[in-house]
Amino acid sequence: MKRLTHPLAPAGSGDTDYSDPTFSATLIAWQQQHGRHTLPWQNTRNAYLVWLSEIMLQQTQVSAVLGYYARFLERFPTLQSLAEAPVEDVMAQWSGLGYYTRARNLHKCAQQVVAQYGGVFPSDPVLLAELPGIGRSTAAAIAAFSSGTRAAIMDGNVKRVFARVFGIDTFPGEKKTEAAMWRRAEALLPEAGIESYTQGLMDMGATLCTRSSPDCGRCPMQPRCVAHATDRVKDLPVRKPKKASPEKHAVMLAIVHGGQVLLEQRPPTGIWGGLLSLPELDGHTPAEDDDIPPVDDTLLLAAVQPFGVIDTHERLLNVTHVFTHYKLHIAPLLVTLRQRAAFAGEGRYQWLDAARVGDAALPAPVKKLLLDVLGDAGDSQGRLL
DNA sequence: GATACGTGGGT
DNA sequence: TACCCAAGTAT
Repeated sequence: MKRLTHPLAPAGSGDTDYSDPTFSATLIAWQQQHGRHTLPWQNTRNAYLVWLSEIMLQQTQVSAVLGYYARFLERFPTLQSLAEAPVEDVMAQWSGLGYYTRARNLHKCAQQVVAQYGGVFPSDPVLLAELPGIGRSTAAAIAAFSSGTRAAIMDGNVKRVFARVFGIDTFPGEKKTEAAMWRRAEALLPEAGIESYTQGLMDMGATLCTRSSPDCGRCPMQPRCVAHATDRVKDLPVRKPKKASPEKHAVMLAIVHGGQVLLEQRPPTGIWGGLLSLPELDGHTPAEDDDIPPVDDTLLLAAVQPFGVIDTHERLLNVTHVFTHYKLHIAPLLVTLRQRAAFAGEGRYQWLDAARVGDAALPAPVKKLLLDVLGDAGDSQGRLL
């Protein structure tokens, strides 16, 4: 029987010796020859640039980040400029990227680094992980790339690569499995070359060991890959157990007047937290199916009354937005006012110029909806402008 | 441990 | 089409 624990490993804890210097050596050599070296956030040890990229890349693919990263740095070139900016500006730059808590935490984190560390990110991953929006894995990535600190990351790439190379056939989201993966990740860290190693894990996962149709023929780990040897590449990592996702409905009011549209700031927590959006008509219970019934005139009148006197109102085509965890059916209602109520734009409501919709801190489907409606109306008939 | 949190792309 | 999921973190 093969010995599973190292003779010198601490007894009683069930520790398994996962160390294997050939793993990191293989990976580093591959990364240096075949990995990515020209991404916008590479070839720098500027912690601000590294940190920003790591936050944007959380649960987000490189291709989706590239444009945002460039625009964000144009607007906030330094940590100080970000820390001093109004959070609204940060949200506007983030609009469309998703997971908006990241943007709020990004702003908070910038201010905290300025206040606590004089504007210099710590190099210790433990300290980094105490900052808002930075967890254990992101802390390790920032530390590795910005200061060469030896620390282990654990992202989707690592989980996929590990699951296949080591034939881990339990769900990585499971506590026990994930803990074992962390132990493995720590044990496999190289003595030197942490940057190439860390980047190599990400590059392998993103360019070779992809979810579907991985390129095993070019993989440096193929000779040691358990999944490949046992023909289970397609089955690993074990899929997340799926559960039914609910469907929700919302009637959104696009109230327009004088070339402007009325927006409401959403609460800081919950879906689209802190973003601007269209006011919603509540008390409007949808039917069992996806149908959203005709809007009750009394309800509409009461909702719009604080903002002015209705000229026309018109139901627009429904929009369905699919989230990871539920489906949202949006019934947009275009309301034009013939007279706007005296309204200073205080509180959570504000009027926004139609021309500025594209740059506002709006959820992606709401921005698209508004651009479609205002654009069409403005261009062809000008009735909203 | 389970759940909430976006969006876009792949199959 | 419907489903999966990608450089995770916070609660």
